[in-house]
Amino acid sequence: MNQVQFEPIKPVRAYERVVEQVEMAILSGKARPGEHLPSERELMAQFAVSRSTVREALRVLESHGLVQSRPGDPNGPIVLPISSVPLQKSMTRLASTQSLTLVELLQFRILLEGASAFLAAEQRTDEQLAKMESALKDLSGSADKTLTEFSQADLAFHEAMAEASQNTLVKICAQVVRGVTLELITGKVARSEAPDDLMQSWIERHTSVLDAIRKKDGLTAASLMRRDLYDYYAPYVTEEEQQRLRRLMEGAGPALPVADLLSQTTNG
Amino acid sequence: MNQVQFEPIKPVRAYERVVEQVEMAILSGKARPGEHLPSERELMAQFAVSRSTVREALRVLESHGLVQSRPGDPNGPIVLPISSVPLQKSMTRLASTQSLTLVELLQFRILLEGASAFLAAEQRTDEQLAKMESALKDLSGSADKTLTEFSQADLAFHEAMAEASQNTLVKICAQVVRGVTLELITGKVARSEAPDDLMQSWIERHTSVLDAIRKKDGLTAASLMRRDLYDYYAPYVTEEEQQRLRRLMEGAGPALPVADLLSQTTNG
DNA sequence: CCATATTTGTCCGTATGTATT
DNA sequence: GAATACATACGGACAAATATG
Repeated sequence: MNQVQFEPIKPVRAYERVVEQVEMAILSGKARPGEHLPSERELMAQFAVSRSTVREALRVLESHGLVQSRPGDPNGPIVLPISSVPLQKSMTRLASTQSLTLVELLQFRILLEGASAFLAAEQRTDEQLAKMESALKDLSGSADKTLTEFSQADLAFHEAMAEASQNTLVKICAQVVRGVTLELITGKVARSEAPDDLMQSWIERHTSVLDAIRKKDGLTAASLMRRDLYDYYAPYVTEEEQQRLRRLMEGAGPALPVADLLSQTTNG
Repeated sequence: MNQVQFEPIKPVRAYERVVEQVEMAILSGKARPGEHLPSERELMAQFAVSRSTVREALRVLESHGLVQSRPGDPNGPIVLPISSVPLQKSMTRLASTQSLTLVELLQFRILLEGASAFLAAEQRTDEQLAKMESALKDLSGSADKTLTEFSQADLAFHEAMAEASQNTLVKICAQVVRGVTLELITGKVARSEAPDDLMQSWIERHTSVLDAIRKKDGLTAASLMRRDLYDYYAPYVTEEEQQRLRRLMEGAGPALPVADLLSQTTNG
């Protein structure tokens, strides 16, 4: 019954094996960031392959953010510091195709930013707190400016918070999801309706979130952040979808009353 | 003070523009999965570039999991269904260079799978419940088999749960993080110590999670799932890191007592 | 500052094994 | 089985870019 299972042979191309070896060398630390790989001609000698093969391998490694080569550089391709950019790009690709519902996206964002606020409150350093306060100050200062400028300042605040969460994955994913949310929302709605009140209340809400973070009260910070996001984005989805969002908020942490704010957002 | 900022010019190479256009076509849905791209010769005519350039572009697209080309295929490179594999590889690369700590990964996984359990309990259909029950049955059946087989069956259960959560992002990210944790753990530890008891308790715990999902009790399902993950993985991190994990569990939802289980895991 | 050598980016041609008709 | 079109891999070539003396 338990017969040996064989796997279908798929040809391993030459450039792939070059990629493997170089990637191994980089990830294992044998080739450190800042150092240089041998030139293409030298690589083609070492691997005993043609230059085209070496080049294909280098292009793949470059697209993975591992190396970078400049024309005419006698030093050869430089090894880059490990970055999260390729991860972001992968996720953006997924998000742009996977016919992601706005609700799914908002659910995910509420989840992430709630966790981000919680972790930031619990684990922040004083320096990180200072950065968040500075970002919030900038946000207040740009209340009378363009909506795009305001959005930019808002992003900075959220990023400072994510930074303080001290969790790379939460930080990266939240950043990506913020970007995608912004794209989807600005794509769907012109969003020029009387933003002054909204901006002001947005600032006040973020201020209270920051207060909770200052007091290292993670539960409150998370709840406030989740509620802010919900209130802000709820008008963009149907009432049934709003219910889905509220469910997650309850499940993601202790619920705060949202009914009082609901009335002002649902008739938008 | 606010001076115009310019960005440094970086030369855009020919193959990059080919990648851009093809990627655009795929992500926008103009080229659907299963369909074929023009052959290399035709591409080099359409883009008015050389063969090498086309090939470099195709290798990059292939490494991103977007297309696949076989030698001798007259149909040309095939457009692949969008997959989360490249995302997983990016994350694995990050994790393999210590820029992702195991704690961050576990925090993130506890967050995601907690939300997954909650959403599955709240929004599941009967059909999805059936699949989860089937997966749990398989898990019980493979308790006496290899650890890898057991792990495989466990993955199936988690995936069925994520599927029922009806949130694509949660599903994909959870899947990726599961894969990465598995790699990291199996890479670090031989993990052959008396697994029988652990497997049995693991099955019992998952059974109670599924019970909560059956009753549509999201809060309980989430708490149980988070606790199970914590108890299972806590031995792999230091006590200080365990504290970080516990913090998130409290912040991610109503806490259940974990002290009774802690004693058995910390002395492992 | 200039000249030279080296390297990369890109192109072209060719031989070989493969998949489809 | 044969013919055709294809991808893989190789090698050579030239212009632009870079670093060094």
